[in-house]
Amino acid sequence: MPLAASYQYPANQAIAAIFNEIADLLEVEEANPFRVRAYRNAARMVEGMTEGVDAMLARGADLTALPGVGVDLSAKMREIVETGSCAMLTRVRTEVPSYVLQLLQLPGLGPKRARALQHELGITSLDELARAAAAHRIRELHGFGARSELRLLETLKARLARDRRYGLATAKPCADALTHYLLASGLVDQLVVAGSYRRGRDTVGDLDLLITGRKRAQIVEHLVHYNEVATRISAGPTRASVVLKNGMQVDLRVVRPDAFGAALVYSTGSKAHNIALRKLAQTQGLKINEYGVFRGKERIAGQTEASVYRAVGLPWICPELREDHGEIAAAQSGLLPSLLEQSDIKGDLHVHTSASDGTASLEAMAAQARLLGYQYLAVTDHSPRIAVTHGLTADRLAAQADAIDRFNAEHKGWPVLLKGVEVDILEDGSLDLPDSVLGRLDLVVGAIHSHFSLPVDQQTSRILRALDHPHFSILAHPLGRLIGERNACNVDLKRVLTAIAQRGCYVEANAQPTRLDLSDIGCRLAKAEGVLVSIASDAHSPADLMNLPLGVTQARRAWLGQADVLNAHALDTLLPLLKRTM
DNA sequence: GCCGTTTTCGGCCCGACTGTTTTCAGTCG
Repeated sequence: MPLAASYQYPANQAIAAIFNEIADLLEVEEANPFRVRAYRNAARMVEGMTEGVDAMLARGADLTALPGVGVDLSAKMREIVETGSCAMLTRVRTEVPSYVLQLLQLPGLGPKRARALQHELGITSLDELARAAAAHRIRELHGFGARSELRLLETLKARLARDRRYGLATAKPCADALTHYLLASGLVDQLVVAGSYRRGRDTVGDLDLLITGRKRAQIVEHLVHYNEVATRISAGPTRASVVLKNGMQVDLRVVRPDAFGAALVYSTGSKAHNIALRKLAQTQGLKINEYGVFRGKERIAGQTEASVYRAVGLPWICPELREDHGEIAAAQSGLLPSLLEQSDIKGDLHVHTSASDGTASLEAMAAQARLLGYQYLAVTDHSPRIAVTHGLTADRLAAQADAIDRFNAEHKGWPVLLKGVEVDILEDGSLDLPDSVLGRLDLVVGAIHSHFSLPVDQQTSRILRALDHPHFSILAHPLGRLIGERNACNVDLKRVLTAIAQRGCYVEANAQPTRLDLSDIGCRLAKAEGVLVSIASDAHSPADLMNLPLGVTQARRAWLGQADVLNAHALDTLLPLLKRTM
């Protein structure tokens, strides 16, 4: 299941999907490539927006003000919002059969060759393609040969999909193991996992490795022989692509040390950021590629990333910001944000103990928080409704609160334990514990754990009603998504955040690797609405507390600074913030 | 299809690898 970045804006998702399909179809028709690109650019831009296009239209906004959107595309966007479809798409669909799009999904098949297969051999399905390949009919086509035919067969057999993305929980162990393998070869001087992994995106499509080392061909060879490699896609003297046994693609590039910075900019992306950077260079009579910055034939920068940015008059831009979301303009005018650092985090406001579904005692969790240098740790075990978590009844919660008071009294100099709960928001928006019980706590974290597929109006009012409870503090994992498993629930996040701001409440950026909820886009919206974000590990064990930096990364991608984050506050300023204003 | 302190027309980021080809088109990142 591909995860669109716009998961919380169904209208934007629909527009992006339609624009991307139109682009695919136009490409098969051999339309002007720049026209194709216009559709793809607009699709990508729409996915990264922090507002639904439907909401923009409702407030009368001018869509042509959006970058890459002119009169034509704005009209199509409006059409898609109003009708759910687009006449242009319907038209090109009749001109290009749907199975050609299926062919396009196969690695190695682009518009030209997909079209040839359809036209010359009358291929109308992947099954027919497999049969034609087995009968050696493909190799007879102009532009194809025995090798292309064999590769198509292998691809079909492996059912390789091209647009899969993986959560960081999958990608990180994979990247760590591969890094270890390559470093152990002794051939590698420098190694960076670049790409969306380095930019800290919540999901990554592949791993982009950038390496320096003297024996370049040997390094490529070493990767190809990694025992987790399932398929070799390509391998030249300086770069290679392979697919691992778990399906993840790895692209490796080996460069000379004096070009490392330029190559790192290139490999880190994003593509949109690189294009914007290269356009800026052009206006200054310069050219940027992965080998450096050039004025004519003269190379004027490239050893470090900073030298590349400096050559076009910019300060270094940190990877999390490189999404062409205004960072280049900000850098030009000296307005790059001062981003949140992990060291700004003063505590964690969402953790579990063995009293509910955690694995460790209060003491063990506190000890780990102490090692991390935290000032405070909020204990937020589950409420009774979710039976599998052994949630706390009112009586057990009161007993835990007493235990926390005793712990704090006996552990001076340790992180202060805050009395909290993760209370279930029931289907009708009421809470799973009475207000009288919640009133004794330092904070109340509320979350939905069931009925994820309510219609958007119902889901939104459910959460708004929960926020009306007088002791509600923080809305945890607001969208309920599990990366690769469960889509975000359909909720009007902007309305929810507006309500949160009015009530003096907060929203959580849950740092569990499978959740990352809110992720970057949601955090940007929270900042725009003036809502402080609680970056929380939702730890169920001491080790889980160390997941919090994943949330910090999402916050940085959203341009958040120390002032935007609830748990970047010291204990003495945090406590007053947790008192509801209304 | 978008865009504009050269421009409302004529540009649009840049290069590696593959396979089939005798000099390069197609695909990909």
